Amino acid sequence: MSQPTLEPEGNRLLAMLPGEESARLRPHLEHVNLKLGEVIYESGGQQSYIYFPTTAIISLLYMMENGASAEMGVAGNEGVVGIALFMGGDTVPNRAVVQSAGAARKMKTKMLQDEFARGGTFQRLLLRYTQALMTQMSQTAVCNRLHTVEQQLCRWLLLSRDRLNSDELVMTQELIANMLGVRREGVTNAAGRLQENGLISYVRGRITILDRHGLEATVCECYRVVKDEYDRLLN
Amino acid sequence: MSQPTLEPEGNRLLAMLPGEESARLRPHLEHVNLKLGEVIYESGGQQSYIYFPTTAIISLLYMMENGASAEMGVAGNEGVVGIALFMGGDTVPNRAVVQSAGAARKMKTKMLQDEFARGGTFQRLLLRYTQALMTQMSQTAVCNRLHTVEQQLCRWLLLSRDRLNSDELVMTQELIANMLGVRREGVTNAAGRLQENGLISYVRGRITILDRHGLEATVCECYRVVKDEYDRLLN
DNA sequence: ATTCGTCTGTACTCCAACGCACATATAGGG
DNA sequence: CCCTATATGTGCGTTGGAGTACAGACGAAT
Repeated sequence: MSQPTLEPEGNRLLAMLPGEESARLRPHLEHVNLKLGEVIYESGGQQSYIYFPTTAIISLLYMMENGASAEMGVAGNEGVVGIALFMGGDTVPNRAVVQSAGAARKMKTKMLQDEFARGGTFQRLLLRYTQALMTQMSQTAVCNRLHTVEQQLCRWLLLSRDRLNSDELVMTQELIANMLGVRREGVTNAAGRLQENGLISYVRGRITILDRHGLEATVCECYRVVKDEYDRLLN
Repeated sequence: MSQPTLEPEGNRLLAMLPGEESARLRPHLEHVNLKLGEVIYESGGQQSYIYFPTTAIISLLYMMENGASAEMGVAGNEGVVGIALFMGGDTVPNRAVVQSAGAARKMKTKMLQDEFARGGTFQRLLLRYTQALMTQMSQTAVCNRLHTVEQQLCRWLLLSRDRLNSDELVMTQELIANMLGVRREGVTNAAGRLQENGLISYVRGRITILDRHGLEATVCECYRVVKDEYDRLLN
């Protein structure tokens, strides 16, 4: 387990801020540890903080009326959770859940909005990040429509891997199934095939990525599209 | 066929602008007629205009490498096409296609960006619209994962209906299938059932909505979530 | 070491949607 | 009025995933 980064710069958006803006924001960034499964935002709820993950990973989920769920996007140290707060809507009809325990910085909504309204680099970065997130969401829609559970599992593993410092994910198949909006048995099957092929190994809630290139060869194009767009927009 | 609105105010975003901003933008809005099937933006391509539909409807599609396609969102007179131009990314990995022929206003990218940077009502409206569109995209992802073709067809018909002045849609089952990312036969079956139940009628590329309430009773919750979010954010 | 809770594996049936093949129906031009 | 292109209807077999049920496997705590 790598040591959690305690500096705001553990978040790549914050790290890209120029000196002046960074100096202004830094005193308002509070450190927070997020536990696996913790719900940061509830659908439609009031949000008093925006979160900049450093080592944590946050899933954006939609909860169906019948209790089923599906992930629409994921955010790690490359991004921010609470987009609605600067987009002007205050809330979104999503739930934000900690998918991988770790640290984040949080900032009061008011401070965020004031700084956003200044229209500087901070605003520019947040908007570019939002566009990247939109690509992820829309590609999730495409992937849900057209690809197999196995391909989607690969996409999910790679997206998670890119947001961690480690090849080891703490995550049961049951939880992955909830994220992907499929049956747990479907994940068991797909994961079993990936393990047979030597791409991953797992035991009781602990998945290890053994062959990243192999995963990239198995995944659908959706992963690449999203990754390229993040690389393009967030530099 | 209703007469196309020729004033910029045929677009609801433009209509919400206060006098000063409206007066500044109005001279830079050019009228344009869009034909069915016309491609406004190509994936990753340069975009010299942003479009404000008045009577046209535009689909945002992702094109797979193998030629399959799926719709990730739709925009009509409530919105704008070309979000990337003010979000800072310049392009998106999507194609924008005219789903229903009609009119739009277009504005040069430079003018758009200058006005956006002023940070007034225009910026506020565009950002709120973007958030609504994100809800549509993410709900499309959920719907693709969890709901039947028939439910999705209802959602698609209602979203289209809400962006038209008419209960009659000019649209073949083949094209709807491309939008939804399903087989043409699947649309034939679903549409056949809806027709049996008296909700719609159609002949050769001409669909008439007979019972809007019936459609709303058949559709999944996704439609309502999206519609409520648009209503909430764009007033 | 035993126990118990949790996680994973497997074996069914069922069904929606797919892929393919082809039949039928309609509009519009010659 | 007929012909042809286009749009829609239908009937297969196949399949991926859903739903259900239960068996095994692991790990932490007593």
